[in-house]
Amino acid sequence: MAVSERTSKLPTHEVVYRRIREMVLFGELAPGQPVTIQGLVGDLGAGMTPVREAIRRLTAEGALEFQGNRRVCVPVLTLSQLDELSFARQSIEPRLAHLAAQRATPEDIAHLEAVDEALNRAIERGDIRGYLQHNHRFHEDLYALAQARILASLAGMLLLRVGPSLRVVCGRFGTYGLPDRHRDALDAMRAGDADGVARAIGEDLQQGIDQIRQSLLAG
Amino acid sequence: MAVSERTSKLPTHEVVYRRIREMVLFGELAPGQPVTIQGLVGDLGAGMTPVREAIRRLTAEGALEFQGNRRVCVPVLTLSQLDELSFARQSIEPRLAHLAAQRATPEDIAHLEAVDEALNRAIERGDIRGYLQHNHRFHEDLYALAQARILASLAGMLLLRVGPSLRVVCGRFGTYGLPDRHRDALDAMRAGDADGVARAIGEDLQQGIDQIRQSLLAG
DNA sequence: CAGCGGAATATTTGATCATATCCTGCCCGT
DNA sequence: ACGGGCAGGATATGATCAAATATTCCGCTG
Repeated sequence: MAVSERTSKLPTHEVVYRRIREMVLFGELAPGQPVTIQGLVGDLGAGMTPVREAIRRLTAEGALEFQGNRRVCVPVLTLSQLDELSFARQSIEPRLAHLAAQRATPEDIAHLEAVDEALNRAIERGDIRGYLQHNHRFHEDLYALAQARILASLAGMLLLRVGPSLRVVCGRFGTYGLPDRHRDALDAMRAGDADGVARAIGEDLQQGIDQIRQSLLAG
Repeated sequence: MAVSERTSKLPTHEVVYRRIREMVLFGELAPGQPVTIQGLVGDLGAGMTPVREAIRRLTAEGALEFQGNRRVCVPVLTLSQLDELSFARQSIEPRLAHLAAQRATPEDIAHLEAVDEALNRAIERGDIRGYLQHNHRFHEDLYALAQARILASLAGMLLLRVGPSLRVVCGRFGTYGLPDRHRDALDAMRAGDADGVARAIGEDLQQGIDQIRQSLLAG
């Protein structure tokens, strides 16, 4: 009941936004795939106005891209864009991790460990979607601890831009060799070593970016 | 005629978006001021849908902010948010300046010098709006040279968040003591010293941030 | 009797939809 | 290959519904 209360309270455009965001993040929409308003209206059973607003919002965040002639699609990353994203993420996210480490309570750490365990189980299961979900969740919850809304929103946007490509990588190579410096980050966090947390997160990101780079170079 | 052609070709929501963006950037909308859809519909003479879309977009970019109960206003910066912005800008914009310096042709530099001169004239004139316009133009055009769309869009968003407060500072202290490391940046650019350009831009940003910080502390 | 608090109402504003209009790209005929 | 029509989809409007705030009015208390 609580759920339906929440969904009934959330405006449609917000629900639609989250749904499309997930579609982008978890590969229901692949890079390069065109996105039509009417298609989404049909699939999601919503009116045009909320769908339009959600698309505008996602376009502003870089999750979708105008294709010139008022057509919209999921962006395809180029190598140089991947470099931009690598730089931006390395600039922002370790800082967020550092701030988060300074504020984390033992309960926060325990929660993150639970998420990371679920993530590992998904990897063992070969469950790509589960991996992606828990991975995003881990970073999102970690960054939320930093209490830095602006930086966190930047991180969210960067994630949205990387998401589809990460999904493609997983589809290609499975869940083998995926980045997982989370253990290191959690250990450092328990030890109160904020710099160590930042470093671990930086390495985690780098692994993901490198996987995508290899995938781009190969394909 | 070229202008009206362009405006007639641009979709209404795009026109509205740019207009509101300017209103935010140049202080027609002050921090804290509520923004109503119907008010804008009246002021801009557009329909609700384009206005709605523009507001969503600007909200996603951080230029506007949800006020909880589905109301929207221009965000008021706190000191800690200013720190976040300072960090983010110092991370992103010097890099953009560095990339731009590497690609700039003599014509590009001449163009930037022209913008900077116009900026200086505006300062001497005490023309706040002119100063802001040319300052934004300078940074925008500089970053465009970097050919790094993602980083440039991040810089644009950060600018949108700082804009209103910068405007308030100008209104309070006039155009005296405003940041201007542009000359240093241009000199370094002519000398092919990309690191120097990055440094100058970093100092330029810092001056602006410091002005805002003092303004916040004072009042 | 004046002032206060709170409930009911009025008004303003936001959300959504159905519909009309306009572009764009494609296809076909020449 | 070129140009005009056709179809699909995007844009934009105004009406309608719902929610939140502001206002008013009444009864209560000091």
